[in-house]
Amino acid sequence: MVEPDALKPEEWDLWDRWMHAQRLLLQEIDRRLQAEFGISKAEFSVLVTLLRAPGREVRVVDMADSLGWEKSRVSHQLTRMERRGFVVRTESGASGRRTGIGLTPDGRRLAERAVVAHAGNVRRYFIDQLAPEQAAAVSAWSDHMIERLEQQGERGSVGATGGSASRT
Amino acid sequence: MVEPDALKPEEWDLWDRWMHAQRLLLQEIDRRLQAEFGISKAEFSVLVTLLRAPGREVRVVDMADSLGWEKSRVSHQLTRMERRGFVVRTESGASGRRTGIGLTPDGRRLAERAVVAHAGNVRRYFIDQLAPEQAAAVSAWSDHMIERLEQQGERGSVGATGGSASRT
DNA sequence: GGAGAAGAGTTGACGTGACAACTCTAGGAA
DNA sequence: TTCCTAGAGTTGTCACGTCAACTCTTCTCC
Repeated sequence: MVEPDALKPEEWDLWDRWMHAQRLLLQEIDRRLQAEFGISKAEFSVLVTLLRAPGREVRVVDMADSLGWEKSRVSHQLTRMERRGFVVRTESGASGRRTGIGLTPDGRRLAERAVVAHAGNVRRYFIDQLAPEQAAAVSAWSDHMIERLEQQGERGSVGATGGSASRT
Repeated sequence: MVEPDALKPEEWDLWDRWMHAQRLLLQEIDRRLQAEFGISKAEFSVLVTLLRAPGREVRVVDMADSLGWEKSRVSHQLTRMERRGFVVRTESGASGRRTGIGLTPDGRRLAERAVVAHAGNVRRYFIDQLAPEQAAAVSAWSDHMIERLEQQGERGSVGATGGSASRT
């Protein structure tokens, strides 16, 4: 009954605690955005992406790539946000079909305020909670995991994710 | 224009990379369960919870508490899993109303196999990827975050979570 | 130029998750 | 006994996310 893959109790425990901590942190960051601005993390990500693309045209595919999302997810999200009045889909192609994405004035105002608050939350709940040697460990671990899993993702036929995943 | 809460570029970068790594890891663990057993992480959690409660009656409220879920979420999940034939809701109260939750033979078989595979995945993708000093840092950070956020959650009227959150 | 493949975007179905409203039971207190 | 409140569970609604199927360009090769 000895499994080669089995985990020792303290290993289970580490996994459990890490999962728990990580979940609490993400929940808290989300909860803050929701409480202060009434938007979800997904909405925030879209707003920030648009905010950071001042001149150039943003396409669904670009946004999907930069957020590491499926393009259908982007499309659904835009539909919901268009209903809420934060973004507009603009006709921009020569012959009239291409659709670009833009912020409404409301959306822009919201995005600008939310970015500032979000930075504060990231500082308060994440950056300021890391001792220097912990920060180093987290950094090294992150790089290692990204390299390992992204490589394998490319082999395994999972959506490429060129080198993106921006600020959320 | 200087924000007291603003983050330095390398701090943003650390946050981005941590988010990214963490997301890739969870996705991979999920993807494995899905590919090998056709179940989601949520389904897996329910199966394991039932597997670990051999004799005693499991109630919706207990499961919600032990997983850190809303009870409505448990109820919805049970409905879907009952449709798939993994669990049954049993009439157990004296006068006929209480409902307990149990595994079907299929559910039990699946749960037993999935637990073993999941342990292997956790070892492969998480435990074995941590250098000893990284493990120590992750452990300390997790404890710190849990303590900080759980405390605040209790003050802030968010769902208590007695001291639970089990093996997922 | 015309057929067809590749790329961009949308849509529908469905599982997931949070929140609020609801039903039903049990346990007290008047 | 009657009321009524707390606890357990379910249900509806809606936002979120994935997958697959679809439309409509646009590019390319003949």
